[in-house]
Amino acid sequence: MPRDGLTTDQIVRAAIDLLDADGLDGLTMRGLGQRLGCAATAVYWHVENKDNLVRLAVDELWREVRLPDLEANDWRAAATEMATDLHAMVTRHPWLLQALATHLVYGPGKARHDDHLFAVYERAGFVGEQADRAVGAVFVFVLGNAVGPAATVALNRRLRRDGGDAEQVLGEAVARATDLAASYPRLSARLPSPTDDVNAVFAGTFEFGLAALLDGLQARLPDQETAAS
Amino acid sequence: MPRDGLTTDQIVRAAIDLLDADGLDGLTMRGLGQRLGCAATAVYWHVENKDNLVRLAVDELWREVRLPDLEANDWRAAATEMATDLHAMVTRHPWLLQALATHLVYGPGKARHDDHLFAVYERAGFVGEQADRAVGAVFVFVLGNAVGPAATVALNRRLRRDGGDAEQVLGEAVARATDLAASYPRLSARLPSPTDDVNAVFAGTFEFGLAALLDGLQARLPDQETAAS
DNA sequence: GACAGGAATTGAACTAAGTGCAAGTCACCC
DNA sequence: GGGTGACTTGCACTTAGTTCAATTCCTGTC
Repeated sequence: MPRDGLTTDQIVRAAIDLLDADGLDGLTMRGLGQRLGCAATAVYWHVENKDNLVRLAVDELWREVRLPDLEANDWRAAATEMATDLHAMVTRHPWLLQALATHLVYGPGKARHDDHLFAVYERAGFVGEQADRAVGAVFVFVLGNAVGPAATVALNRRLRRDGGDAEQVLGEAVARATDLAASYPRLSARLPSPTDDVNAVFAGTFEFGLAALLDGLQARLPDQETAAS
Repeated sequence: MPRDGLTTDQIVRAAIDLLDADGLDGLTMRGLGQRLGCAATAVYWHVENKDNLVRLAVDELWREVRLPDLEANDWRAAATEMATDLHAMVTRHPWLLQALATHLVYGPGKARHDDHLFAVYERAGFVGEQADRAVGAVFVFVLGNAVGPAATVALNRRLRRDGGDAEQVLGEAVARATDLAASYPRLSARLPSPTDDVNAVFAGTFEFGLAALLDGLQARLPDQETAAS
């Protein structure tokens, strides 16, 4: 049992690793202790409880996200970059979606990110409530895109825990879907073959939707002519 | 203990009530039994396990959603109606977001709904992959909008469970946010007053974002060569 | 160099929750 | 009225968050 060296930072980083692998329920204090080479309860000296640990982990994620240079780009490029970076982050850490849906989290990391978001959209010409709504719309769109990845993580966790062959389980799911889609020709035409990556269905949705959403927002700018360049 | 009358349907309905009140973690088999006036384990005769119960509950929700008449409306009105109805449903049952993020769910209810969605977007002129992406983009946007309501439910659950004054907890959260926003003028200007409804921040975001997104999608219709490229 | 005191860690134990199991209970049919 | 099968129950096992008293380690002080 290595004595010293257990820091809050280490704990948060290990927690993020476990969360990435198995989602919000996959993080257990005992598992965390095992990974850190200490007793599960040792963590409680550094962190109040699991909820707060998750809060810390969430805020750590926000810190990871790059903020684009506001001077160098037009708002559209900056907004796209921020949304894309955020999407990459949430895809890598889909438990963030679960965390935001179950914890009231507002830490310094998110404040920093939010401020930059508002800067981009205000520079575009959005003012007041409209800026709030534009920022909010893009934000929830990005978050919604994490539902698929989160489900994939949850599925993998189930497979790892209950044993069971991934191929077989997925095959059965596809078979069930095929069965369900039988009465709907539009769905039958879209069924993924069992060899496909399940996530392939979602590929491209984000880029396509983001571009469309930003187009629509841009068209709603109070002063369109000056913003177009 | 009333003997007969325990049906799967009753169980699912009671489960939905509990889920609405307290979210995914708020549904416990013991609590469900108590509500139904039977032992917790009685449920297991009708339902394989909690996971499957959630699956049944999810599919029941899909069945609730109305499907607009395709003949009567143009695609834009139909798409708006479907998204709005879906939004209303997810807002009423925010645990659906959690369920979709942790369970692979594809039941008859969702198949029915998806088919209608594709019908609307194909009628608009979207074809193939583009239809998939348009449908997917709107869908994840609607889901993302449920994060706020889900967090609110989780907060209320915490308050109810741990005791504690809602006013006070919210007041502290606002105070913390104010503190965090101190270094960011854009955020300070947007702080909700403690008397505001927290959800008021999100009000309007959905309608605004949906209209913008549909505008953007419409501009991407294959037969529309009007938009600058 | 011994030691006091605080920092950090540990194992045992309590609680809540999902669930398997074997025994019990009821309704209905011969 | 007794058997059969559908349904229900209490008990107990397991996992997980958390508390707590006890223990160990480090550090500064005499």
